[in-house]
Amino acid sequence: MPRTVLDRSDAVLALAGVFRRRGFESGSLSVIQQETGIGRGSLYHFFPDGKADMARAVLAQVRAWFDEQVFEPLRTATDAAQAVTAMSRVVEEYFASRERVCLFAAMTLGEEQETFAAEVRAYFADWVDVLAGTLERGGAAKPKAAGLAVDAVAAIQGGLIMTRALNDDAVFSGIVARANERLLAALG
Amino acid sequence: MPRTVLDRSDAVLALAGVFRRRGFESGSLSVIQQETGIGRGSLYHFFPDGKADMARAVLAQVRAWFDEQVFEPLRTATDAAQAVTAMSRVVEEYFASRERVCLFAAMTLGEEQETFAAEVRAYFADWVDVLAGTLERGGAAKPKAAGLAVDAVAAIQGGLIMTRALNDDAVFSGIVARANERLLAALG
DNA sequence: TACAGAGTTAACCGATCGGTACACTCTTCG
DNA sequence: CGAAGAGTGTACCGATCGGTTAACTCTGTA
Repeated sequence: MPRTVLDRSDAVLALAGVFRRRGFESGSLSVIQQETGIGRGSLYHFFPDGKADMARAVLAQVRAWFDEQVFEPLRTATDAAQAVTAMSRVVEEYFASRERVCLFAAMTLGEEQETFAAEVRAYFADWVDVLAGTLERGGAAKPKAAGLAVDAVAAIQGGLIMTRALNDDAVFSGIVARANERLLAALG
Repeated sequence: MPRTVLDRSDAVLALAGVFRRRGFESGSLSVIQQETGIGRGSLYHFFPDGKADMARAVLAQVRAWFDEQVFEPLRTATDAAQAVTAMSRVVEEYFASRERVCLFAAMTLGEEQETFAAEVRAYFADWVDVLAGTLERGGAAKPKAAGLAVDAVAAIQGGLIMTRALNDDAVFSGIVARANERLLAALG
């Protein structure tokens, strides 16, 4: 039997898929092993502290992706309208190819809530802050920017719920498109 | 030891609390027994088909509450603006007193997703439909009403996620208030 | 007073849970 | 070559899972 050598990041990607499909609690070691082909030995080699370690690594990977693909472009944008629209496009593509599930949002439910409360709070707070900053630089009325940013992120998260509930990808697209319009309108 | 006689609806209420706090999967029979004081025997007396039966009953109870307190008032409203604002107030109170968790939204995640897909879809589709109908009767532009309604329900659901993530009740209040404003604006 | 049935208790079941132990196969590098 | 160590497979652990059973205590009714 050939030994398939993988590294930690391969495992993180595979774990993310399982957690998105089955949830963190019900993604048991057995189904992880079965769906990813990664044995218990490898799992505990990469994640010595077990499931909590796996969840932490997956969350960190998602966070890094958003830092790079969403937050940093917003931070460094010179054209706010273009940056906001780019965010909408990137976010829509991201969730469309990832089971329409936000792992950070999933972590606000259930027992593990407290375990990752700090990471979850930071993810959403940073997203809101960086978006509000872009809006302000784009000319949005200062006191309005924060509310607009919270509403936009909430629209995205609520959109994921609605699109899963109604099992219709177009629902998410519509919600994101209209949220984007509201942001652009505030940029005058 | 005195026998504490309860009926099914007492059990449903207690179960709803557990599922909101711990999630459906991790709300094990042992913790249900511990947190509600209802023994296994009673549980299986009221819900012969086990946990799935319990979840079904809890979902039905929530659905009935929304039918009565949210959907029906919207359906029979003569003043659309007042009805929409009443919905915002009632929904905000409901979730504030229920751990800021929507059980139907929680059911769009994890394994049990498919088990309750029909109920979940009906809940959200009916909410959107009845709200869109109220907006139309209130004078909202016909093609816009559906989008406005979807956006409002998504804002509420996303608001719950954000308020849990940021652990700040004011976040939910703000999101609901601004969503309400957008609906009122569409009624001209 | 007797008895049917709702509600309850606690011991118990096999299955599965997250986690551990350890032998094993490779690759790397002296 | 040969040791070190990264990566892997598998048997196994105690704990807990959802669910079952059967004996029990009440309440309502006639």
